[in-house]
Amino acid sequence: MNLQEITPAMRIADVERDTGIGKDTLRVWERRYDFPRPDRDALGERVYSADQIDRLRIIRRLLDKGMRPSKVLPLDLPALQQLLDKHSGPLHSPARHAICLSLVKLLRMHRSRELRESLNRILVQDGLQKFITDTIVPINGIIGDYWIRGELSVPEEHLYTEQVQNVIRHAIHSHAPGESAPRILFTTFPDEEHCLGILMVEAMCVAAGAHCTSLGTRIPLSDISKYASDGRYDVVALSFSAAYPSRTVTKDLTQFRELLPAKIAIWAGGGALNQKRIKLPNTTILTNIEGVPALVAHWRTGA
Amino acid sequence: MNLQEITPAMRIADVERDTGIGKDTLRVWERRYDFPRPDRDALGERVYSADQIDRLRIIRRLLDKGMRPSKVLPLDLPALQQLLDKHSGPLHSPARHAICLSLVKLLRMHRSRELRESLNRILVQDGLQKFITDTIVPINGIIGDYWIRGELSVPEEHLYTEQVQNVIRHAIHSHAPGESAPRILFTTFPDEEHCLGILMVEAMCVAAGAHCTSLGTRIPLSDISKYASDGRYDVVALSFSAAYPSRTVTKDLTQFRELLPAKIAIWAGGGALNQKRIKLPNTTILTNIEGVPALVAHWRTGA
DNA sequence: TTTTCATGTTTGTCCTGGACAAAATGCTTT
DNA sequence: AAAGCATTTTGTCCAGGACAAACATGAAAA
Repeated sequence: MNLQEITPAMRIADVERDTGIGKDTLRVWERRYDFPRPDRDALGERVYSADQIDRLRIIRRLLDKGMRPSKVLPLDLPALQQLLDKHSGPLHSPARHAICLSLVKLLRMHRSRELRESLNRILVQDGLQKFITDTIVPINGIIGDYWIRGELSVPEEHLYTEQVQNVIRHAIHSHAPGESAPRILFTTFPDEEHCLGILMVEAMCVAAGAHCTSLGTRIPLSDISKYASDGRYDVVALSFSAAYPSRTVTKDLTQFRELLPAKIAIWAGGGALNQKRIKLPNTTILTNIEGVPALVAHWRTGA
Repeated sequence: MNLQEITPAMRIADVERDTGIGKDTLRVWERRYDFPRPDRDALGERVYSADQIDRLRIIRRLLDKGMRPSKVLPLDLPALQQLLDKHSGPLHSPARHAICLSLVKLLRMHRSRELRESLNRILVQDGLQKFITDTIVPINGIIGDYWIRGELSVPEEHLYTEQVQNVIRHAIHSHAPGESAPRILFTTFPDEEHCLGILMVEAMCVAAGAHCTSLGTRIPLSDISKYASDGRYDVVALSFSAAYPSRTVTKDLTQFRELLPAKIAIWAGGGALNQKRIKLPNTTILTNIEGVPALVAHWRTGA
């Protein structure tokens, strides 16, 4: 039995599910940039190779970081890797980096309990805010790098997400329920399914003593607006991961700003907004999560 | 400001996200059955009305229950409602039904803590297995009915799922870790994102004293097989909700059976399998969740 | 220097109408 | 009942065209 036999044929729908790139986009890329150029089966239908999927995954990552399709689609695998390395960059102190790497190692050995205990130890030592900004954020980056390189399996990635969620959720619930202003509602738009981003912001706000409520992910705009009005919230906080369809993010936010009562503020952040310049009334775009405590403080003095 | 202005235009991609029906399918239904026949905007692109979405949601539900498109697509809203009522049927004792309705009422008032406490009370009183089969299963059905009728918002539905998960997960962890055979691995295929189904089965197996591990949802077949082999599991348990693409479920299972070592059993269940007749070696199709304890017992005597 | 505006280019999504295999159904025979 | 065969139903894929919104670029204004 050779490898080709046990590897199932990747049809265009499978590629869409795995990479998040739509069928129409895949076809039009093939027409315009000559990549990906899949084999065809007996019926003339596209069959993608594992190599092409790998390349597409990296391309997706680079597009999320703001590169343009015409620049990255013609590149081969080594060139893509190189470009990715240049864009990840050295972000944090070497000591922190070492701690993060040891946590990743635990993860790769499937030691879920030890991973959670280690995270908890750091949490207790650093406090919630520092834990998020100095530990979780860099680990997320490292996990992302491993993921792109195919050195992490899907179950391992799930295990990581789940343990981090456990730790942060527990920390949020252990806090004395903040009843002081502002009242903040946390959620994401229907096309955003990543919950870690908004959970981290919620943790930062809880630590800052705000009254926080989470609606969960993938909530229709009308439902968000209704809850925010009915619950007399001061702020709606939204997260847009790098994977959010970046073409529509400005339009979506503008539409929501019109729907939501003008006196309720919007705080929006996440990778999809990083290189956008959005100006809307009573709306703050957060460029990095470290700015959250200052934002809460500013709200208290300003409003 | 009238209603049409505040209701955002539903484009075909939005309908796909909301109903789970693919763009191609929507277009071909329009061609063949003359429904849905959306308006067109200035560019000639489809704009679906809220009524059409409602109808499509019910149609999706009926298809999941095994009806055929040619039979249900031509029906109008009242006829669809009627058909749905006929198919939900009276399932449980009136007393149980009353308890379930009171829980739904709590949910609709957003009393999440009381909801969780009520569930926990029933859990303690009935024990884990009876709690799942007599309370959670019927409530799921009722929630589904409310959902279809548009009487439950997305956040309310999320709230329900989250609280039930909390209660079941906690119950699973409180059990003394079962070290007795069989060793069972719980997960779902990449196209299945619903986690409640497999979680309920896991709870039943934990209560039956088996050694249980969960991989989470949306796991590639190759990863499942690798884990099951490496961890020397006896059984892989899979859940296929009614929303699983039913065209492919037989093919997917067959493919997985070939990938997984023959001596590892497969237990599969869920709505998508209800009217299938699948015969595969060392593979059991569960028609209802009540059969799980017997299945575990049977495994112990038989193997 | 930074910001605003006008221009041309890039890019994802939608369109039509055709094709086909796999699944479901109905009918006949063990 | 169960199994085999023919027919209909049905979802997904294809090609190639179209277009607006997002983006880049460079000139003019603050």
